[in-house]
Amino acid sequence: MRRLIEAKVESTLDATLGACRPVTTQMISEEEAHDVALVFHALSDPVRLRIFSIIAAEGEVCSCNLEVPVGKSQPTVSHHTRILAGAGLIAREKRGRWTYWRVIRARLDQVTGLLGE
Amino acid sequence: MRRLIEAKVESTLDATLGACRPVTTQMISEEEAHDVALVFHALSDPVRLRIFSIIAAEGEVCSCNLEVPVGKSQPTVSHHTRILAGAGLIAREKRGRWTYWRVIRARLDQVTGLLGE
DNA sequence: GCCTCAGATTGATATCCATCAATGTTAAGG
DNA sequence: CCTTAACATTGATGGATATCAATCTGAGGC
Repeated sequence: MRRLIEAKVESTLDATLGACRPVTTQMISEEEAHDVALVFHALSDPVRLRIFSIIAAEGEVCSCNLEVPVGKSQPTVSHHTRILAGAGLIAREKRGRWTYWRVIRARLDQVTGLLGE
Repeated sequence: MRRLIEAKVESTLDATLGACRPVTTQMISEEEAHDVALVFHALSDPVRLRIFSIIAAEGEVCSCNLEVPVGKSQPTVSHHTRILAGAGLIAREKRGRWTYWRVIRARLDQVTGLLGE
């Protein structure tokens, strides 16, 4: 996947008199934009950010231990973990009656790699 | 600002029998979560991602050169640049009748610093 | 089999958001 | 001033979303 932030190499040298020069750089494709937007959208909600930060910090957390810290109902927490998982940011593992979550580091690295280095 | 992703140092050693241990790590604050969510929300739309990638790649772009590449109307482009600017990701500079945009690298670095290293 | 509990799903609701037509604003050129 | 051109703002609208009560599902324990 291309870098999202990438300095342009060849600077167009037309004089730029009385008008601004048009864009010449190839931009991110629409499919790529959709995939990346999926990840950012998953992280664009304060509650999901807090859930994600807990999972990342703890290494492994079960859903039952998320409701209290974030102060949301069980269906709401389930809704948010579902979105985070759909974006490929966390992975579910069922053990007995409990559902454990952990972050998928590779997906995170993919996004940070897109933004900068 | 604290790191969003931070491995826990002290692993709680209670036996975890028949139940999952509760969360012990301090999570990201609500105000912090709101600020970070603001940035991610700005990047959570495919159109905004494309606009942002163009600005980042060109170094400097005026609004009039954004409508065609992203295929949206002038008010829509204005709406999106406003949101990106509100998140602190791009900065406006007016020269004559034109509005030029450039990315604010510091804000971007702040986000990447939060995610990984 | 039955009860209990963790969590997923559904339905309803209030809010937010992306989009664009229409209009307002501001700066340059005459 | 008057016109034109570049943006911003407003209003309207269709679609997405965050939230939770209620309900369904599935795994243990008895």
